[in-house]
Amino acid sequence: MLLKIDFNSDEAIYMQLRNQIIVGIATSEIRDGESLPSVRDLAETLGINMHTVNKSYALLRQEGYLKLDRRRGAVVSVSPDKMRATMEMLEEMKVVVAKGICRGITREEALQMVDEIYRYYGTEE
Amino acid sequence: MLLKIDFNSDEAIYMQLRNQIIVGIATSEIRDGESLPSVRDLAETLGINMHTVNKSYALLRQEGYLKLDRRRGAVVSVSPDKMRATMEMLEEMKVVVAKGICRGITREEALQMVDEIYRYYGTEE
DNA sequence: TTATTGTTACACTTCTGATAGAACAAATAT
DNA sequence: ATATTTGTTCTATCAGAAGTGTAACAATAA
Repeated sequence: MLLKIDFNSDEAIYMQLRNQIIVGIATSEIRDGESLPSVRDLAETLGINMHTVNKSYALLRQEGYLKLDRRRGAVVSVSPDKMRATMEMLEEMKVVVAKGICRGITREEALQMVDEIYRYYGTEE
Repeated sequence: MLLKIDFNSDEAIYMQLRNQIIVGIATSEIRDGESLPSVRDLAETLGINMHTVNKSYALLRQEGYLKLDRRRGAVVSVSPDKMRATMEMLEEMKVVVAKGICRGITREEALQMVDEIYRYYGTEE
């Protein structure tokens, strides 16, 4: 799985990492049960600090995407917690959609966009 | 239009304000050409600082949602810039959808969610 | 034992968010 | 014309987050 940091982005490094890993899980680039690189290895690979990677991992653990052993960054998509996930997704979606509406993006276009993302991520299998 | 600040939120105040105003424009609660309260009035109403409101307004202006006269915070949905808006929306949507997929939200559910938001915001008229 | 793992603690710098007071030019109201 | 209100800008302060760095710890694996 390819992880890449944009140092010119206004988005925090640990957040870029978190988001990319979430996308990786969604696209099955990282399978359930597989392990991520160690915090030190990944930090060196990306040219960032160990604690920054650790922060991403800790956040992903807290959010229920990872479970961490001592010697393995095991990936677990536990806590479906669908009700809460739906509420959170709704809140975020509201703002994204609102911005789109202001810019003239129609419902059909938005729906197609979501559909394409699901297709791109490969919901089948 | 009702604007409300959640002081316990981890989201920045000026960002909460920005998002709510964007939603307000999308839902036509604030019509094109209408004006927002003055930075000082709104600040006092919400119990926050003038500069915080000004930061929201300045950001909305920079992003092309507002145009500001001296004595009127005129609302203008200029710069459709649909191509750029689509790209931005796609990037944000990718993360939101990825999180949803990890939590077991299906394509159908996501599509319905977007559809309901459009319906709720009132795309007609 | 030795090396590597996630984790924690402390320190330091830089940046952002938020508040505050003051002042400015332009526009409105009286 | 005078006084007020507008967005805007400047300087300043404070708290917290982000990022880096060094060091150490307990648990696990080689």
